[in-house]
Amino acid sequence: MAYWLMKSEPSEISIDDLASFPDQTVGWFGVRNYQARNFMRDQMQPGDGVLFYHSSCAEPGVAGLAEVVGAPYPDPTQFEKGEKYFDEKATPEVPRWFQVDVRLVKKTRLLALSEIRSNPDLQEMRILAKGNRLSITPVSSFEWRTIQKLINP
DNA sequence: GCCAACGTTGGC
DNA sequence: GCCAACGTTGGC
Repeated sequence: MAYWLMKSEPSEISIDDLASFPDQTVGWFGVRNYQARNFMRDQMQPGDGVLFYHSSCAEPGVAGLAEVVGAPYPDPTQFEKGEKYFDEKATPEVPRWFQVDVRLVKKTRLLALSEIRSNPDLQEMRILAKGNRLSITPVSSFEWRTIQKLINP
């Protein structure tokens, strides 16, 4: 059982969008960074905990809890010619990009980035590291438990 | 809109 | 394999 923080721009997919999807599940398409891809392809397991994080918005922070469901599979958007996420070097036989499905567990209060930054127990989070841009980062079980206490009434 | 930081690309 | 140029991320 591992834990992850996954960034999504709410202008693309917000926590409320996720809540409205069938099975409250979304395929995590569009990742085009090898390190983030490797986390999904090689390390994620069904049942892993996910912090759903809103980035590039007015109030960045953790907006809800989710979980990994199912096994990784090729990101279909890499084959969509002319579309944003098309990759001409990817083929169905040799796909380059992978995704997992992520299901909402519950929407929470917003745990703002500023609150994460000011919490002594969360200083080691990758999200706070200078220059960090990875859209998927591991979260320690201690950090996960700390955050549960902060967001659960 | 700014800009620091980082990843990728491509010429050599 | 090096590295300059370029594009992207994401908080502010």
